[in-house]
Amino acid sequence: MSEQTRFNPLAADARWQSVWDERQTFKADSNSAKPKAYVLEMFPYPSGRIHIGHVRNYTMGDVIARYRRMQGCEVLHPMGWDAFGMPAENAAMEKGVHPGGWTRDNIAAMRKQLKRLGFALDWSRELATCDPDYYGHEQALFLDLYAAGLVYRKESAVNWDPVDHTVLANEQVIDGRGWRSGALVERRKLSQWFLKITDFADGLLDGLTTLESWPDKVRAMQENWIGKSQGLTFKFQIKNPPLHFKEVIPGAPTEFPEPKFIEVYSTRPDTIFGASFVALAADHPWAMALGETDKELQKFLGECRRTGTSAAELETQEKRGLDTGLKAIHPLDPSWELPVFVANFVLMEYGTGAVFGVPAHDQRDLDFARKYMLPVTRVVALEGEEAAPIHNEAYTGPGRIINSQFLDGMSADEAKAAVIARAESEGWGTGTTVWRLRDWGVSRQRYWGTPIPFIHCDACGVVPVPKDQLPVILPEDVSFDIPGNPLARHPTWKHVACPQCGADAVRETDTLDTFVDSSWYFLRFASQPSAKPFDRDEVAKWLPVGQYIGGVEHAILHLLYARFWTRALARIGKLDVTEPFASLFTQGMVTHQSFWASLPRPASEEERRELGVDFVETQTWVAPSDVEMRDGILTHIPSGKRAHEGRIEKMSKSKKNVVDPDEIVNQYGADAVRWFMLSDSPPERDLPWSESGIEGCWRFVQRLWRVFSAVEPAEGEDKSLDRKLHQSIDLIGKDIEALAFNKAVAKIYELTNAIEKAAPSASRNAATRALARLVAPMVPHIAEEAWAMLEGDGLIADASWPDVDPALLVEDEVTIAVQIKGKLRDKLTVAKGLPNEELERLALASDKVQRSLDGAAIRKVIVVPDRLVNLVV
RNA sequence: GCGGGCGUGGCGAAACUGGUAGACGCGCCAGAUUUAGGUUCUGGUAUCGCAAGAUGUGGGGGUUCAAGUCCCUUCGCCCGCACCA
Repeated sequence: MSEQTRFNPLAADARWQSVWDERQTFKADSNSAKPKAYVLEMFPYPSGRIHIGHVRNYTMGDVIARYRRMQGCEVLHPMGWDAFGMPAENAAMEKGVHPGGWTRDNIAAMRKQLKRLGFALDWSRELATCDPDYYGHEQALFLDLYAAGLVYRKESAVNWDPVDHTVLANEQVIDGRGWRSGALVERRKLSQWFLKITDFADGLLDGLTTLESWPDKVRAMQENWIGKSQGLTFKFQIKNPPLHFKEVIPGAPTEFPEPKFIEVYSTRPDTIFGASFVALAADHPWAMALGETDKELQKFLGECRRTGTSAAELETQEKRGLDTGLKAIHPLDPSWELPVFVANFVLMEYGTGAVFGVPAHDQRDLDFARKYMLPVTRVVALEGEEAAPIHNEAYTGPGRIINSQFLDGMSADEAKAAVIARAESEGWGTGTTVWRLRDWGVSRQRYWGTPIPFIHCDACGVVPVPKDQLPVILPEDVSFDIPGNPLARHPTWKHVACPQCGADAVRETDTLDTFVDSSWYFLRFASQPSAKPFDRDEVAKWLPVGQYIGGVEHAILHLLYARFWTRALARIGKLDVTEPFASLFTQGMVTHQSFWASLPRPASEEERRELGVDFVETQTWVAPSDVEMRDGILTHIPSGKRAHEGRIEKMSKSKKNVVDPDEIVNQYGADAVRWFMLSDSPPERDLPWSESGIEGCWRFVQRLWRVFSAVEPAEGEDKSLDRKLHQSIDLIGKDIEALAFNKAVAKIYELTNAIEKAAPSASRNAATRALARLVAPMVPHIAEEAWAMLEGDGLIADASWPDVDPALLVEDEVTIAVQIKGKLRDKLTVAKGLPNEELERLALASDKVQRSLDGAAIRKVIVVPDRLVNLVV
């Protein structure tokens, strides 16, 4: 191949990227009269380098964005940075750099990487959440929500690391110790800021049903997270209440519940006559109060608190309890007394922190009852099974109520309603809806986040920062040499005058959870006035986002919080939409084969002493690029040792199976990399990276170039190629709409094959020009290059998607299958639209058919026009 | 345990409302061309069989003229959640 017929991606990529840049080709115009399309991928955290997963994510979004442009839409396809967060502070502590400088350097590096991939992004709207221009508006929105009563402060228990002087997220507590300091984590009560997401629980749940273009999985996950359940909350009167709770817990009366009743919640009030005990959580106020005077109970409570809550532990943990000696009176039968236990399987965080146990119909209750010899009474049964004993499995199925006085004979639903009605009329309980969803605690005792715009005044209490004093800017002069929140110990920053009384006051030193930053960025992308967070009317032009793409790891938190903010802002009149993302797509990971080898490492002191060796062989992950086949043996090149295949899994540094986007772009060009990201695997599934795969993509890009270069003046029509072209245009468009990029890619291969095989003709030249436009969303650089060479008008980025001629979608010949009793015997190519009788006649005329029939009588003939003839013998 | 998904060649995968299983790509095999090469081109590539043909979509059963697709049953894998009352 001569140099001239070679496509040089490195030169072409840079050339077209700068043309797009200079002409601001992808700048979105809010005032355009064209139909609008908002295409968004989840913005990245600026960790330092673009990951291959980002490349896949943004390539998919880019295909959609470019395709929508070609269809004549005004496209908003922006990019920004989710720039606040812990890694920046960790870098500050480890490397002594400032979080802001570190973050901004990372943004610059990653922006450069993204630009090399040629994404059709409107960089004029770029934003970073760590910019006061962004977080200042966030503070204003937070104050608006506060004014609307959707923000409040509450004492709340947190994980406190006493060495690092900071609050830890649950994920950062490992075996009860801080992940960084290793110190035993304490439970501390701190006054924290909360957002009233529970106010929106119903809307967030109902709204899911309108999100038809969201994956079922994500909708199901959100539904579970919101966790709506309906049941009965009611009070058990306690026959023998402890006499002097007030004395037991000093100062208790204000928050202590009524000292004669224990409140429980149940979703199965229909089984109330099957109750055989009441159980309290270890953190229940009654349990704690009783523990003050009861040594044995206190010991038990301590044990409960110490056991972990991880899935594995819970699974294996035995149901245990301790009888408090209290007696609860059954609300429907005053003569019936139930023992009150403290039990390790009851959670204080859910419902009322107390339950009644119905062993016959709940597995946990049954396990518990067997252990403590409590009665097991069946109250639900299928017809004929009323007397069937309960052994070691609780019955949770359907049936009629039995052994339950006035409920007998009712269905479960009828009985539930009857019990709730009775409780409400007699005043001992109410029908209640309970949510798993909690209000969202947004306080973080961190520096690198949005300052919460409030001031604490001794006289006036908690006072919002007046809006004209926003943004509350993070001070730059902070140090990380000692643990804790630098804002809290900054010499001057937090000292301000109270906006109300002018007295000395202090700023709130907590910052907002970074999930707040990502809960409204899509609004700011759509509209960026300087005086306010966004303009309602301009946002209305773009929202909801037409296609949102990101990782499934955000299925709950980010997507739920963004939905909540949208609803909250709509409620206070700032927005017209209630659901921010009309269509959601969650893409799979990029995986790669991992390899390991047994390599020597220096022995530890102990090993040296005990084993007397200087080196120890250990299984070590090695880079795939360091592994090759030598004489049929997988070999680790640097050591010459035998290498072994590990799993194909998510790329990670520790497994040494990462590929760096920059390197592969250098080697193969942006188009080949983009093509790889779209080929083969369906986008929702994992995509295995492979060297031969990317090489194949590189070869295809070169092959495209040869096809484009082969255009020379030619005459004549090629009907079958015309047809192939128009069918391809139609199908490729549909595949892109459905995000079935792997299928679109396959169809482009087919069309390319057809063009290559065809003889020169006007049709072939037309198909080649159309091919350039069909591949333009996926491999835009070579498409521009081809467009220029083929003398297309302007940029291909501005060209329109080829029109489909419906007349050419129809074949005039079809291949029909001839079956005998459903088994394929022959294929016939015939004119389209032949009548059934003619097809039947042709089928019977086939030699192969006659041979197979071997004289057998035909009982029935089934003809599917233009498809098949099935002869039934 | 609950929820979501998946099981098709050596590999990634296609297959619209049941209607020709394996499109397309990777890999592999053979041939041609060229250069020292990973280049390019042509043909082949589910399994068994020389062939005619038979078999084949995790296993078993069913509905149907016809099943990867629908129903029942069973096995395996992946992801998420979870003592949620």
